[in-house]
Amino acid sequence: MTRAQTSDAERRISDIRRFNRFYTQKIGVLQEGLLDSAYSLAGVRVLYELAHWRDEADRKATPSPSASRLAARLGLDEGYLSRLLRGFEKQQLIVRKPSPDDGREHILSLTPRGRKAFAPLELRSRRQVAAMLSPLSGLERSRLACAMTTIEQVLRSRPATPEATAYTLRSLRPGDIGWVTHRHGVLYAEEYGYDERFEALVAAIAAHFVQAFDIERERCWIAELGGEIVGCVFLVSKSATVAKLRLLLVEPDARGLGLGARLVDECIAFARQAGYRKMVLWTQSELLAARRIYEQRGFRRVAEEPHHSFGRDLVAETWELRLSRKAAREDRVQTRACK
Amino acid sequence: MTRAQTSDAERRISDIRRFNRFYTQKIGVLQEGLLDSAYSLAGVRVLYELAHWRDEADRKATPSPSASRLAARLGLDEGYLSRLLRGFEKQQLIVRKPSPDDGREHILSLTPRGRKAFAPLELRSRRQVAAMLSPLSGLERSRLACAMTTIEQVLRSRPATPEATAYTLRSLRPGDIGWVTHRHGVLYAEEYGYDERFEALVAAIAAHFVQAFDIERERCWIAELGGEIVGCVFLVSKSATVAKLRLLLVEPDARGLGLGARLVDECIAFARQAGYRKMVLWTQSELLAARRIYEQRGFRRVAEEPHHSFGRDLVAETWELRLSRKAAREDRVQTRACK
DNA sequence: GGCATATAGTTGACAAAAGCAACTAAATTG
DNA sequence: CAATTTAGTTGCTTTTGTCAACTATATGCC
Repeated sequence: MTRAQTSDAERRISDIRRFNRFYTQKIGVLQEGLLDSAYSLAGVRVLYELAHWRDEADRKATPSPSASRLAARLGLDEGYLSRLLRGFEKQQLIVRKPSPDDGREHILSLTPRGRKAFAPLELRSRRQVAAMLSPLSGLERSRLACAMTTIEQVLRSRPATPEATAYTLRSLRPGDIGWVTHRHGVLYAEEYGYDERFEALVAAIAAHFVQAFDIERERCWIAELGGEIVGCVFLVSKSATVAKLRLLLVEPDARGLGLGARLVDECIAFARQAGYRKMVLWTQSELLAARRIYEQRGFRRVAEEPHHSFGRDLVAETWELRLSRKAAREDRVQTRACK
Repeated sequence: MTRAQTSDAERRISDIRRFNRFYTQKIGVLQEGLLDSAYSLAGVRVLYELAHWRDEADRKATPSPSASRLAARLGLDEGYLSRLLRGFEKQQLIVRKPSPDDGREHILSLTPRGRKAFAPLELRSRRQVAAMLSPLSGLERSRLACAMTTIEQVLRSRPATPEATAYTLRSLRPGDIGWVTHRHGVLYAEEYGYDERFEALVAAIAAHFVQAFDIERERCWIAELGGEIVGCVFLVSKSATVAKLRLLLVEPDARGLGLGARLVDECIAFARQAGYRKMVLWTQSELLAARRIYEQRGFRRVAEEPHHSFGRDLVAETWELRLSRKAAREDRVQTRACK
């Protein structure tokens, strides 16, 4: 396990380095086009930064452009930059005015003349990107744009740790039924070799949930993390006193955060509040991770039955949890003891 | 329309340029770490290329490393590179041996000593990437890796035009039912404001397709383009003589390729071959693009009925197509005339 | 075969870019 | 208010990159 993870991480690092190498070249080609302008590459980058200083994700947090901030952002030597800026100032492409807050600092901005001088470069750069896009189909373009946005999002959010593990739960939206079905289909096929009949069963269950929805006594939770769905669970009414937990799923990438347990806990809490006296669920013996969660919550296995479904020989299990006041107290104690 | 498209393309170009700027900085930071080695950045890049020359997607197509190929790939001046290489040769980090095919060319390779000298740099670079990844969650890492792969795939496939518009049709696989449901749910919500009850209906239809599948008389087609699903259609048996077309969908990014028409044509051909005498379908009046396809194939609208479903006021339409021999010939003529 | 032209690679001269360290002036810390 | 930090400048140096001229082999074409 540890070994597999290591080599997995290693492979991922290699992939990223390969991408960096690839994209370095790509950027190099795109920048070549700017090379026969009157300005050096560093000069163009400086003008670019000044022209686009505020095009960031968090405009407000971005302070005004000063020489040192520019140097830091572009990774340029301050001395070198100082000279570049003086050159631009002489050509009247930029102005430096003393910062009101800090006497050492000078705020940089393009003059109208600077803007005008930069415009053709800007145009050329846009043309180059357009040329790069031109052989691509609409689908490829949108895949590209989407992938770039993802990378930027992921790498920009520096203090990722807090929200990286902070999932949110929400109720159903259009697209979710399909997502739940799709991911069940894909993951159970990959991990356990179930065929498409399993996915069809999931689709039927999910469809029925919406079509026969009882808002007072039924509910589903969709877990999101970083804007993506990473888990779900459904609670449906089986009879006046019995609730059924269905379609519990946690994405592999989001496992280990206690999300599965949290989803089951939500179900139990809702079932209690809705007045059910018992909760049941149907699962397969080989789904060990899920089973552990059910055990910890006080579910008991009350039946098991071999069957052949979804192209596999399986052992189905029925688990149940009593929700009476007394049992509730017991459960809570047990839950605490486990944690 | 044209205007909207233009500004849309413009926005996409801006996004890509912003990403380039962002990633240039990112790469710059990663490369800084290599700077205090005994070699210049260009030198490190040369060693890197030689060490990883064959790590490409298409190993076989990649010719052996020569000075000019290296220069082209790294965007270095040949003269400059020549000197760098001579330096490395003096340090016995690389060897040059005459190419057997071309007397002008020399094939470059790292010596064991060169490999050894490069190893710590390699390690440092890997560490840096690992550090970049470390604050990320598992989900974020896999999103990142996936996005990078996408970008590389899309931008590497230079001769994109042939296969970019060459979709392939295939039959059902695990995950497809969910995809079909998901995309119906999302697209109809976005484009027509249908709520999740529509998606549930789709899920039920798709589930039923699998669960009551008649291999002789029913079928579905999943269209893929560039490794992604971009459309689907289902043909099911309504009675011994009547087939029903269901769940026709084409992704927005893949529209305009005639995919919708192709999918419907596949259905018609299969229905004929399976011996149906009539084909019917149920649609909504506002789905104009689909309607056009049905009309062109000779479908006739035989009924319409206002109803309130999926949170909208709609007009349902029933269309049908006779599949008798005679009609078949007529259809074919009509189809040709339309194209 | 043989001439014209293209390509792989090298070299020298030169210019531009980048880095370093010492410096001034304003701000911040304690 | 002295000590330290930070923003920015300047002189000097090294490194990096460019250009054009050059050799040697290869290729295309009559």
